[in-house]
Amino acid sequence: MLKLTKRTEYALTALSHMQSQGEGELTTAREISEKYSISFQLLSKILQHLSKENLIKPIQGAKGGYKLITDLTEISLWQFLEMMEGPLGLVDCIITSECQKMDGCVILSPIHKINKTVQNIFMNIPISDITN
Amino acid sequence: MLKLTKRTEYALTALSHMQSQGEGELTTAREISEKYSISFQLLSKILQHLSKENLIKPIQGAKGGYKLITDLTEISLWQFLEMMEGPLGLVDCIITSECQKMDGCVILSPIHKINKTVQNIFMNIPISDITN
DNA sequence: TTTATACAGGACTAAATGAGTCGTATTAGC
DNA sequence: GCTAATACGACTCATTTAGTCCTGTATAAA
Ligand code: SF4
Ligand code: SF4
Repeated sequence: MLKLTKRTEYALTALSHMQSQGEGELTTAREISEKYSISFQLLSKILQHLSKENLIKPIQGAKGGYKLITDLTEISLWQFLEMMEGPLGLVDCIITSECQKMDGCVILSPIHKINKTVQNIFMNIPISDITN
Repeated sequence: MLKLTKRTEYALTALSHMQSQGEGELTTAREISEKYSISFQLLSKILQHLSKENLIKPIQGAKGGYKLITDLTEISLWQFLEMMEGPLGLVDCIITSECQKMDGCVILSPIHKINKTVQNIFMNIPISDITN
């Protein structure tokens, strides 16, 4: 119930790498894929996704690549996880606001409270804590 | 990356119910299954598992059932989750101590730190916070 | 203008995990 | 001996995650 998806791990690895390359530098998917032994095709999709989320900017064509265009201190781990994995929550009713067992559920309220606790912690961790 | 398994939810629901029944009272799987609309067979396995973990004591035969034999204030959410779902960790290398990508991994150390943070929080939440 | 390099993205397959079922055995009260 | 309860292995079904395949588009440079 706690494990990051590989997608998330790879995304963090990629961002970490790009950040270490210095401001405005280009990095290719191939480069990261080879350095960290990540499937090129899979990594490509992840980078495309990070582009859509405006964390990096893609440059097409030969001599192309990706450029980091975000201050990673401004993005919380919670935000990032939701970017990568979709809405988060300890239980379905937090994620979709729906559950047939809702009335009569005896654990709903305490679980929501714990969920909030975790959320608060993750919201206070910038992903730069990971990529630095 | 945060969702509890149904097994865990059902286990918590069952414990909550049993706790509300008062000390030394017997509860049957059927009873809980019907009250909370949980598959009887599935719930049975979960209760059997809780028995093996010595949280409840099974009494066989007619007029049998399960009896809560643990002080739930003494069991942390972390312990409980590991009971129900096995070893927890944000990444594989925390769970199995193994990963081919370990050397050269740039996110390992910061991820371990965050993992520790979450672990500490969960270790300080007794499951009685949920079942009460 | 051709060629090589890089991103874009839909469709698909494979593997792993989670959820739930079936059937049968065992135990014990009445 | 009948009934009501737990015990448990083996199985099926559903969902999610991981990874692949293939074709298309953009652009720098020869
Ligand atoms: S309402 Fe209760 S059973 Fe339904 S998802 Fe929320 S916590 Fe789980
Ligand atoms: S070593 Fe790095 S890549 Fe491997 S599991 Fe740990 S964090 Fe993930």
